[in-house]
Amino acid sequence: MTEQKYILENCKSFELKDIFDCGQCFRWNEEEDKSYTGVIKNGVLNVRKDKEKIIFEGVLDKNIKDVCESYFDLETNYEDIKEKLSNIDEYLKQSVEYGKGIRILKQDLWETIISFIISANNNIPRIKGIIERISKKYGNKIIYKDKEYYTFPDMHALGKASVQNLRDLGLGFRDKRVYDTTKMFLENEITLQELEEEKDVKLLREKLMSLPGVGEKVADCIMLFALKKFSVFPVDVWVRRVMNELYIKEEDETKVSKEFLQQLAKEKYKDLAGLAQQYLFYQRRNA
DNA sequence: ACCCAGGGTCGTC
DNA sequence: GACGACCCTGGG
Repeated sequence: MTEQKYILENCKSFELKDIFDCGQCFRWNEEEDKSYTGVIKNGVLNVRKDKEKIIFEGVLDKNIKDVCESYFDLETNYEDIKEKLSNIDEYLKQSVEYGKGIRILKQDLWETIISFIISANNNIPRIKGIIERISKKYGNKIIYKDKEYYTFPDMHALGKASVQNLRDLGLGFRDKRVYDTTKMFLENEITLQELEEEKDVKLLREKLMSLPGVGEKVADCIMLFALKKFSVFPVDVWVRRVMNELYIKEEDETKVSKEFLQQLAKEKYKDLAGLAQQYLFYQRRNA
């Protein structure tokens, strides 16, 4: 664990607030100086902007430049993506403008699976609290600038938690789902590697949905936020709301089926549906 | 005080 | 394929 620094210049489409506050991640918090600090993998990272420079600092067990390039999806040209999406229609153009600094993070697969199982019928402040308590109890402590941080526990560490332990941390009815999913990985009924390597989105989705607590929506979020599958279109209450308001105008939005929304998204947004979803979600939820 | 909704999933009919 | 139950908490 060494303290490292990496400075990125001339990076377009990179706004801290947009990236960390658009609902894709749960472990980043804003500091008083407007920078953000988060725990990723086995380290702590702080990110700040100084004019056009983006400054990454932290303690990591791997090279900070490599970590950032992967985690912040720096190889992807978001200017191109935003251009394409903006040309689809005026609504999306506005959403893209609102969330112009968004990047889809490539987050740790294990942590993303558990985090989104916890997200089911839950709200973001509570989700963050639960993940924080899980990390504090079962993760490893890291000190960075005199503050304590806790890594998200790997499956072996989390496997030490009983259903009751999880209930005590406030997971509610999601306790058994997290417990059973962890058990499936520990017993090698499914492996992270086979999920990472599965190229076929449909098959990947099926494999993810074999996990307790992973339905369609959670599977899509995992694929989008950990496996860079930009074509999937997670349908939650917010996306259903905004899609209905923009294109369908049904009186009762809950009557609009998920299949219909996904078909519509596929027609309109094609292989960039996941990104479109994120811009729409972010604007509708915040504005 | 009371009610409602929240990045849904699951079991049952 | 539709429908209700489900832990818990912040905000109206």
